[in-house]
Amino acid sequence: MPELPEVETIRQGLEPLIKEKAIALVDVSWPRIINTELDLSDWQNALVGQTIHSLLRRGKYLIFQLSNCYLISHLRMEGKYFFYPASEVPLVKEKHTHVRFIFKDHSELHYHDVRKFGRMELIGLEDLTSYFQLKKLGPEPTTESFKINNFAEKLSRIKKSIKPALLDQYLVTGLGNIYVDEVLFQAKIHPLTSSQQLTSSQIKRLHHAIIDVLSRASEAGGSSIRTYRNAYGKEGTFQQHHQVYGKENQPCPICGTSIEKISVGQRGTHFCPNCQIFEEK
DNA sequence: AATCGTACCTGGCTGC
DNA sequence: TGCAGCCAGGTACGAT
Repeated sequence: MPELPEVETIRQGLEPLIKEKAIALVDVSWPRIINTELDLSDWQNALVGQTIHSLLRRGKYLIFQLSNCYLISHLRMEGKYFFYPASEVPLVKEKHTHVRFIFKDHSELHYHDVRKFGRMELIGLEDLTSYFQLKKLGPEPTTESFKINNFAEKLSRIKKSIKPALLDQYLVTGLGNIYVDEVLFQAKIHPLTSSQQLTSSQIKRLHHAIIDVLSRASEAGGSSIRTYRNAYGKEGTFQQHHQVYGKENQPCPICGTSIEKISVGQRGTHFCPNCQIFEEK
């Protein structure tokens, strides 16, 4: 479900709720969520007694920094975390809660995932950098990490069109189906433009739009469409600023042309056929 | 080696 | 109303 702005909003909301909590018990009711070579019971027991020291993020991955290891959690399409103080723990577990972390103070953190696509795994404290290298995760979408020269060089070697290229997390991390459409609209680039054919002016606009859209969306607490809510059950507000995503057959906010929805690599893709054009290189 | 299609799941909505 | 078919903030993996 979430892209970088939603994951960052979850991180910020959740960290103060679970910081320095000691894990007393872990219960997994859908084993496929857990990536491990161990028996499930050994995996659960490995967490018992550890304390959560911080909650970090890299791309769309949440990283629980524990006493002896990291717990890496990816929410994929529908994953959510719900924190319950000791007095508010539900008597009956919700249908789609698949992992429960029970703390020594009797508060609980529940992982909820309707589609069961999310995954979590444990890695050693020394292995964080190599873990993300192995995943071929690109830079964070910030001016400090995301360099236009490196971006342009990688683009010149990619044969697919720009939308699927940006959905890969290799060029830059954090974009998903909503924000790719919003970014391409802001940069005035057609989603089917060949990555190799982008002009230097388009690359410059694209680079700027990626940083701009993702940072503004993070500030707004992410986008709430369908089911996303932050750690307190509140909605983000960035959906109010969507220009094209979910706006098919509505007028383009710039030129009034009807927004089109097409399929690109099996993903719904929204764009303005007048503003987002192919440029000659 | 890169790129594409498909698998993983459930539920909500649309249209017959 | 019932139900088939399509769609949904993502990634991994096997086949070309």
